[in-house]
Amino acid sequence: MKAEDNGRPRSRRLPREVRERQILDAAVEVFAARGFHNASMDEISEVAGVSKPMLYAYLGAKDELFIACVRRESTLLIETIGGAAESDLPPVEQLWRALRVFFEYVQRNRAGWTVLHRQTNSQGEPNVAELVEWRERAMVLIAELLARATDGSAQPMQPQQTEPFAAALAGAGEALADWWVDNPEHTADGLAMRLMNMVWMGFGDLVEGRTWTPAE
Amino acid sequence: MKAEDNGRPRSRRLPREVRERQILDAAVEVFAARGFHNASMDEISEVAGVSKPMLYAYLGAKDELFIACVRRESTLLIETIGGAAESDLPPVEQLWRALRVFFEYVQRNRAGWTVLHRQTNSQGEPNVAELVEWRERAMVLIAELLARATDGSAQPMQPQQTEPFAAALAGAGEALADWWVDNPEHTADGLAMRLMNMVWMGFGDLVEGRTWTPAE
Amino acid sequence: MKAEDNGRPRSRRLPREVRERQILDAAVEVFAARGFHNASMDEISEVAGVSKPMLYAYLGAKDELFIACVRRESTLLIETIGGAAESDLPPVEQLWRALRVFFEYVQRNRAGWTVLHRQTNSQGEPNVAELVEWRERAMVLIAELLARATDGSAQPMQPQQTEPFAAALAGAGEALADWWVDNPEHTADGLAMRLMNMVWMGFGDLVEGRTWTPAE
Amino acid sequence: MKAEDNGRPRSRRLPREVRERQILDAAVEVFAARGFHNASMDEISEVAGVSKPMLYAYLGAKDELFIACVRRESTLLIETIGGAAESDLPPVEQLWRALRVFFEYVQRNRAGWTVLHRQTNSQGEPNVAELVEWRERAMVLIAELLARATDGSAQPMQPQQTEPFAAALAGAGEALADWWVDNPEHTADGLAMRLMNMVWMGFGDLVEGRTWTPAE
DNA sequence: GATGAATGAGCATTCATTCAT
DNA sequence: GATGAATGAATGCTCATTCAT
Repeated sequence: MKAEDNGRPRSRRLPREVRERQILDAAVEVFAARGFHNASMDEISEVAGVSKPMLYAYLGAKDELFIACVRRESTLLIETIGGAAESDLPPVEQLWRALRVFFEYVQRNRAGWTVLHRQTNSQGEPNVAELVEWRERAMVLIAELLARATDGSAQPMQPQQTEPFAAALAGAGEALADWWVDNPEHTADGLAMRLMNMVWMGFGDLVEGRTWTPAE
Repeated sequence: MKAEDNGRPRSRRLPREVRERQILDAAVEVFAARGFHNASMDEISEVAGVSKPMLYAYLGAKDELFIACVRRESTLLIETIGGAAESDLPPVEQLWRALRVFFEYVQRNRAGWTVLHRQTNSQGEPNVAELVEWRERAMVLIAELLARATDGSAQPMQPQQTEPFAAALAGAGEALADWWVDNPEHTADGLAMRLMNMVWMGFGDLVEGRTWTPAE
Repeated sequence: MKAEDNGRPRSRRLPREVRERQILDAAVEVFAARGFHNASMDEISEVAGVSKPMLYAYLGAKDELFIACVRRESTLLIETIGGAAESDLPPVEQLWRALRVFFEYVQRNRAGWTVLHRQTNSQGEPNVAELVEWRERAMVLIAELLARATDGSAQPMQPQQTEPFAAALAGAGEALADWWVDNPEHTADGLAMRLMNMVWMGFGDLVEGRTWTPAE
Repeated sequence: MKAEDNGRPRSRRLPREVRERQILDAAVEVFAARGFHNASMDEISEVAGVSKPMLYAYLGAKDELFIACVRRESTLLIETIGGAAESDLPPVEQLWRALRVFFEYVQRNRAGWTVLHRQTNSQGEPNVAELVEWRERAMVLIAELLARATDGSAQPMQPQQTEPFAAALAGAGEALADWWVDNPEHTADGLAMRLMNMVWMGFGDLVEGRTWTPAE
């Protein structure tokens, strides 16, 4: 209970902004480690070095706190990726950069990513409307990217048609990010490259008319 | 409380076996809808048309009940897929069949799949050791399948090298299954085919030496 | 669950009397081992080799079953002691015989005694009115015995005056019976004798006017 | 739910120490009145004028709360008696003082004594290791006291030999304390004196060689 | 601004007890 | 006569949340 129990000095009377950050950091950490339900406000406040009433004063109820976490992390991720994939580059290049910074982001911010990722496939956690929304927007962007990449090919596609590919791509990316945890010897670049090679090339084949069909 | 509140007649005095099934069905349904923590034993018993003590008598505590659900569903899935992919077929064919029955399974048993899928990426739920184990074994199988498919190609690979691809493939499949919920107009076959075309073809390119590399 | 799990054959269709005895034996055993509250009807029925509905049919609810146990054991004890201490013997002799058969009874029927003894000092267990009553009657008898023993002494006493001595004597007896459990090398006779020597002699001194008084 | 429902003002925001005492007092009262199993945490919290979570926060689960009660009461009793029987007094005197303060303690703290006493002969309640230990130590002390008292007599004894007498003496004391409840007209001094007269004198006779033996 | 102290409300679990066969 | 199957009702415990200082 003494000041420095968790390495963070429990200094008093900090400006609101800083306190809020401290709390969010702690919350992300705990939510990532325990999951939404098993994370207790007690533990969060302890890790944050702040009393519970402060938690509530600054970031509201548990749901709201969780949403704030998700929001912060998703914003960060969006901006990171958005910054990398400038829209005047060719589609391939955009995709490549997006994947690369995605893996870099995950590497740099494992806890944040865990919270984001888990929130995505979970009925039990509070619904972060924006996140769902954003996720869909991201899908649409990827789908459009893929669609635009088919322009001038033998088999041009509408974004609507590329949607399932976008979903699959995103899923593959997330799965790789998960797999990475247990195989840390790989680099962000290496993983992004593998993904490009598998998905992008396959997709390219498809639009060029080289398709696979079952034997019968 | 009337007999048919949930469409299932609340018949009394059934043999143990039947009751157990009823309960598991209800539990899977509720766990899928609410997630482990938000599912209350009360609701499960209500949906099952059985009093709580029966729940405990037949399937034990909440954790155990959940594990029983996961175990039943995973066994079902494993057997379904295992039955489809006979090992004397060529790798491609095996993969194709596995994917197809996977999507069919998901379609037929959405709730069960939800429970399985969520359990996979979740810290908060009870750990089903076997499931983790099984998931790993499945990965290995896929990785081996992919490796075997590279035999005689320009770029033969060891299972160890195909592992990330296996992970990506599985992730893509799961993501597609999820995406399907909101886009039910697609068929199991259609999704399996898309996945094959994207992943398999890309992987084929790779082993044939047609790779993608960044511009710089 | 097979027939002979506890050494008692689970024979069917026994005369009521026998069944009842079986059940009481089991109940006493379990109540003694676990105490009233921790004894579960399930365990009793199992030990008795009888299904629960039979338990209820024969001996009623848990309270009633417990009371039946206490009643049987107390009756047995009373008769045993009563038979030993014929009232035409001199008081000393009566007391001596009573104590001796008491210890013998305890030795022969440890479980029954445990149930009786515990019931005596316990708020939580169902009140067996008769037992309380009987206990009081026993006290009165002892008190009268002691009183009668003072006839013709220097300090004759009324039963009312000897009551506390009776209580103390009974308590000493029970405590010795308890202590016996951990010191089984002693014999019933030995313990009875010790008690006589301590209590009877002291009491004798008292009525003869040889009293102890504090120094100040 | 108004403030004074049980005569104790439900004052809010007391220092931890005070609340803990309040709770222990209530718990002892309820445990004494109902026995361990029939005492519900609800009732204890109500009597204590505190919500259940406080119970748990301050004193832990039901077992632990019970143990805390036993521990507090036994410590008090031990200290009380220990303080009275200074070891440089002659054995008789020590015994006399111990008995006297014992009865005084029981009179002053009936509920506490009930809890202690019941815990002693009960299978169902949580085992308070220390208490068992202490009880044994107390026995040993009494046995030694008795043994020391035989020094220089016709029949000197080893503590081991006086043990059963110690057990009997303790039992007699406890029984008298119980009997007192229904016969409150007696005083602590009176009871202690009676006990001394009965037990001490009888014991004295014994060591002097004046023994009782059965007729036959 | 900051917190120790406090609680309402919900949930898992377990019995004693009784039908329906 | 005998029982497997079933439940109402209680109880221990915990957690998000908020006063009073």
